[in-house]
Amino acid sequence: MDEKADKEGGELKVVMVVSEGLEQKRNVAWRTFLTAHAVAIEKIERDLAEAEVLPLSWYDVLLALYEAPDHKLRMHELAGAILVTRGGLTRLVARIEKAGLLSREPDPADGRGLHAVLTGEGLESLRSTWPVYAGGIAEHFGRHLTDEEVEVLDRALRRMLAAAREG
Amino acid sequence: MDEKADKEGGELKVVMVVSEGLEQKRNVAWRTFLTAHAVAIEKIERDLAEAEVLPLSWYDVLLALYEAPDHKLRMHELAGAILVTRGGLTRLVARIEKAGLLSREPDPADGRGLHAVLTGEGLESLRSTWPVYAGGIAEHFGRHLTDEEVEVLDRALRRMLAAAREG
DNA sequence: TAAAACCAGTTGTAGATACAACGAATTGCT
DNA sequence: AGCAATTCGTTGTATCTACAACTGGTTTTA
Repeated sequence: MDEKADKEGGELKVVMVVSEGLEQKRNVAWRTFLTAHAVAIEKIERDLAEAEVLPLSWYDVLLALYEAPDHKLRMHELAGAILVTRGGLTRLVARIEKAGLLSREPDPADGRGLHAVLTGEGLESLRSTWPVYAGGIAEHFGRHLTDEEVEVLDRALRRMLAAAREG
Repeated sequence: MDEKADKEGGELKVVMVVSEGLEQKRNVAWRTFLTAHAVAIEKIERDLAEAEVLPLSWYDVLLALYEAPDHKLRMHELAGAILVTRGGLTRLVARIEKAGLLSREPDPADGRGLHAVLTGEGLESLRSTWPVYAGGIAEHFGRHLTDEEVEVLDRALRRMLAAAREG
C-alpha cells in the first residue's frame, strides 16, 4: 500500500488524509460497526430461517404490537416503531396478516386509521421465535462481549440515538 | 406493562422471562445496536443522496477496489469483501460499470474469472464522496462518542468479528 | 488423458423496500 | 358552515437483493 502511494502520488491519500488525526479512529470504528452489524444479522437471520421461525422483520412488527397497550398500534405508530416507511409497512403488514399473525381493524375514532392487532397465533409465533432469536443474539453478539463492554456500548449508542431524535 | 402482566397472566413473560438475568442487558444492548445502526445508516444515506454523491453500496465496492493491489479484485473476492452474494454482486458491478466507475476485464490466469478494476472516473467519485461520507459519520456517529467509547466499541466488535470468521 | 468433481460468474424468479402520487378522512382557519 | 391544508394508508413504479439453477472453465483422480 505504501509502495503504491509512492508510485501514484497523492491517490492513496484520498481516504487517509481526510481521516487522519482525531477522526481516524472514529472512522475505523464506524467501519467495524457496519461490518459487525452485517455479519451478526446475516448469521442470526440464517438461524431463524433454519429453525423455521419468524424472520426479523416480522418479529419486529409483532414485538412492537406485543409491547403496545392492548397489543395494538396504528399503522403510522408501527411504522415509526420499527423504522420503516408507511408504504413499506402496508405491504409488510399485509403479508403478516395473510399469515394470520395479526389483524387489521378500523379505528373507531378516526375513519382514516387502522389498528394492527396481534392475534393469538401471532403471540404463539413470537413465543416460538424468541428462544431461537435469543440464542442467536448470545451466540453471535453477546457471547463475545464483557459485561462492561455491553454497558459502554449500550450507553454510548443510546446517547447517539437520543441526539438523532432531537436533530 | 406490569398491570398487563397481572391481567394477562404469563403472556408478558414470553419475552421477559427468557431474557432475565445475565442475558438481559445483552439483549437490550443488541436492540440498541440494531436501532442505532438503522438510524445512522438512514441519515448518512440521506446525506449522500442530497449531495448527489455515491450511495454506500457503490462506495463500498469502489473503496474495496481502491484498497486492493492494482485497484483490482476478482469478483468473488469483491463479494467477500463487501458481504454480498455473488449473484447480487454481478448486478451491482454491472450498474457501476455502466456508470463508468469500474471496468471488468478477464483474468488471463483463469478463464472463468473476471477482474473488477477501478477507473479514473471511479477514483474521482470516491474522492468527491468521501468528504460527505466522513461528515455523515462524524455527525451521526462519531460526534456522540467519547474517545474511550470508540476504543471499547471497536475492540469489542472486532473480537466479535474475529470469532465469526472462525466459527 | 478422460471423466468426475469443483469453482466462477450469470441469470430467472420471487420477495422486499423506498419514493412519489393518489383518494379518503380529518383538522384548522376564516 | 365551508374551503384549504394536513394526515392516513395504499398503490404504481423502479431498485435492489437473495436463492437456486445453469453455462463454461479448471482441477482432481483414476
